[in-house]
Amino acid sequence: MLKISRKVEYALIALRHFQSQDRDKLTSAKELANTYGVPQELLAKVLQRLARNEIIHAVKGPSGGYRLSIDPETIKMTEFFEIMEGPMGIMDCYFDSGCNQMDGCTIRRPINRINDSIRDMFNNMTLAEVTHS
Amino acid sequence: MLKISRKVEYALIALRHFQSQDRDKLTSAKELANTYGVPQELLAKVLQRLARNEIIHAVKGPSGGYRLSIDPETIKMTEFFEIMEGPMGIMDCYFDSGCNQMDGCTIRRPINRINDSIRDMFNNMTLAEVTHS
DNA sequence: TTATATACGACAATTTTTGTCGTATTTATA
DNA sequence: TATAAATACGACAAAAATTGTCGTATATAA
Repeated sequence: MLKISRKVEYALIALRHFQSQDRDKLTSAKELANTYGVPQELLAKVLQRLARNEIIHAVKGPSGGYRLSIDPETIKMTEFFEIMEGPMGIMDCYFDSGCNQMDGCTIRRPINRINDSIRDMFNNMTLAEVTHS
Repeated sequence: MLKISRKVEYALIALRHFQSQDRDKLTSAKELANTYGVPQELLAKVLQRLARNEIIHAVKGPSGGYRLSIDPETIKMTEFFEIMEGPMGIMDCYFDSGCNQMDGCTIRRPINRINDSIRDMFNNMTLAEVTHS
């Protein structure tokens, strides 16, 4: 439990890379994949997702690539995780309501207590805090 | 990500049940499974694991069953999670060292930052805090 | 002695995660 | 203007993890 996915892993690798170099320099998915030895197609998807959500900026065409488009200080880890993996809840019932045991469920409150603690924690942590050197 | 497993879910259901009734009363796996509509075999395994780790006490034979064997105040959530699911790390490299990228891995420290925060949080949370009414 | 309970390993089914492929679109540059 | 290199993205395949089931052994109350 509480495992991080490859998506998040690859995203952190990429973001750290961007942070470690000149902000304006573009790096392609291929380049990143080769440098860090991760599957290119999957990394590409991760980058596309980051771009769609305007964490990084994409430039098409030859000599294109990606670069940071925001200051990582401004992104909460909660947002980051939810961009990468969708709603962050320790159980789906935290968001969904398609549980057939709604009434009679005795662990709703325990679950929510844990959930809220985790969310609080990540609401008070920025991407910059995590990825800085 | 950060999902809780059925094992943990079922364990919480059971523990909450035990907390809500007379400490000495025994409840069988079958009874619990029927009451809460969860698969009996799986719940049984969860109970066996809790018993092996002396969170609950098992009594064999007809009219046997389980009851709490410790005060939930004394169990940290970290311990509880690790009893149910093994080592709690956001990535396996937090514990294992079988990663082929040990050197050159740039996200070791980010990962560890997140990990430590999560562990801190659950080290400061007892089972009682979670399961109380 | 029998019925009912825990104990537990092996296996099966299901779901989720991870990875791949094909195709379209954009654009720098030869 | 043709080409090559890059992003964009959906559909599918493979692999891994989770969830659930079954069979069998052991203990014990009645």
